[in-house]
Amino acid sequence: MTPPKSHEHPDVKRLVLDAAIEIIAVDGPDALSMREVARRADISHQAPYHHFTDRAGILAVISEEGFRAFAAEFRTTLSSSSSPLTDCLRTYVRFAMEHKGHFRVMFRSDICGVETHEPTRAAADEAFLALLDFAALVNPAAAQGPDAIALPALLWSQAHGLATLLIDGPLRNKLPPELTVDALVDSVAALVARSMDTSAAAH
Amino acid sequence: MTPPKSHEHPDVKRLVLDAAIEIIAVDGPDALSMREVARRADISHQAPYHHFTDRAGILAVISEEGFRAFAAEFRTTLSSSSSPLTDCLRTYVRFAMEHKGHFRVMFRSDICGVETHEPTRAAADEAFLALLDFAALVNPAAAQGPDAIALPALLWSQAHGLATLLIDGPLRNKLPPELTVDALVDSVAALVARSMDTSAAAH
DNA sequence: ATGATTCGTAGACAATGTCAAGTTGTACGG
DNA sequence: CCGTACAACTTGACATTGTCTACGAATCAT
Repeated sequence: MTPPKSHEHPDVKRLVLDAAIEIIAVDGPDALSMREVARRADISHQAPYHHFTDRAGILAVISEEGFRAFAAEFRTTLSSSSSPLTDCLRTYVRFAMEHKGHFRVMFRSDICGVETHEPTRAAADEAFLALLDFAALVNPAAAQGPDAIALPALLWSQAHGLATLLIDGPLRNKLPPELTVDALVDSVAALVARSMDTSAAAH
Repeated sequence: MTPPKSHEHPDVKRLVLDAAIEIIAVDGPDALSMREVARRADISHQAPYHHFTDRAGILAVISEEGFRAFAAEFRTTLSSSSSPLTDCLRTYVRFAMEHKGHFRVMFRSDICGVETHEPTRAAADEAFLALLDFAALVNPAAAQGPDAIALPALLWSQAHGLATLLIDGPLRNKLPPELTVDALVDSVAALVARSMDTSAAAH
């Protein structure tokens, strides 16, 4: 699938994507420039238009790619962990930090084309389903009670808030230097875990 | 302070800011254009430069303004509510939705100038202090234990994640139509409240 | 009155997104 | 083997953007 031609191919599409992802990871999505991307990929300023419809098209594909990778990583953790709550929180935050270029685009429906670009929407839904499974695993009782939506929303926003505040928000500077990100995530996870125990008992 | 001249003043600075805020609220920060702002304020394309250093300067001031307004609203809720957890979560999310133009800039240190623009940093710190007070009020015991940082981080990221996922993320579309945002926030707050009770009891 | 300062305008420039038109090379049907 | 078709890519052009410089007009201190 990757090289449709038998001929040796430099895979320009991949080069363009990688250049774009790095620009976004370093300077944010606003700094993404078609021409700069083309320059880094060492192609003409119009070559990217042969692989993507326009600037938004690149962002849509990055978003799609991000959601797929995220869903995969998340499911792996989900199915192999003995303490899913902590590990999934960690996975979420770590994914955000290690794939900053993807993450900074994925959850910005104003630019990522999740409304318009069908594959992106599909990938986002895939990730959402993984999240629902996560919630069901963490607290099977609440998952089908009146909190059927509130619980995933809680877990999701907890993880997401932590990730965004650490990446682009002011949280990182507020942390005492001896406290690692993982340690913070673990502490938060521990606090959340208690609420799950209680609400499980309540049902 | 507002009109330093005795002469009748159209207050161009304010016009520019409001135009910018609306653009951001509708189309996101990427869509902010100096010239479009000037056009809407019905001034020349260079007039904004007399009130702001450059494009980033406008964003920095919007961010500052947002943090100040946020801190004020948050403190009001904090000091007048009988159930701070629910009400503060609500305030956070409602602020984000009602001041989308500000909120979309405030927590993006890559563009909001919180590192470089001193007043913005000060305003952000002000908001952070309000948040610490909130955490201390919600759970006085944990606030000085080993969770001194984890607890505010949890509350903050919970509120922040909810707000961002609702505003720019895919959460809003996932909600069943009969579930209002306030109802969701209340459910989440209720779940969080239990964890606070437990951890308070544990100490 | 005069000079300085503030607020505003107009013009120019490089850089950007994107459209339109070429150019090259590979694939394939006859 | 030739020609046609098509894909990948380049080049050129155009409107629009951010921002620099230079200029006009009003306000103020002296």
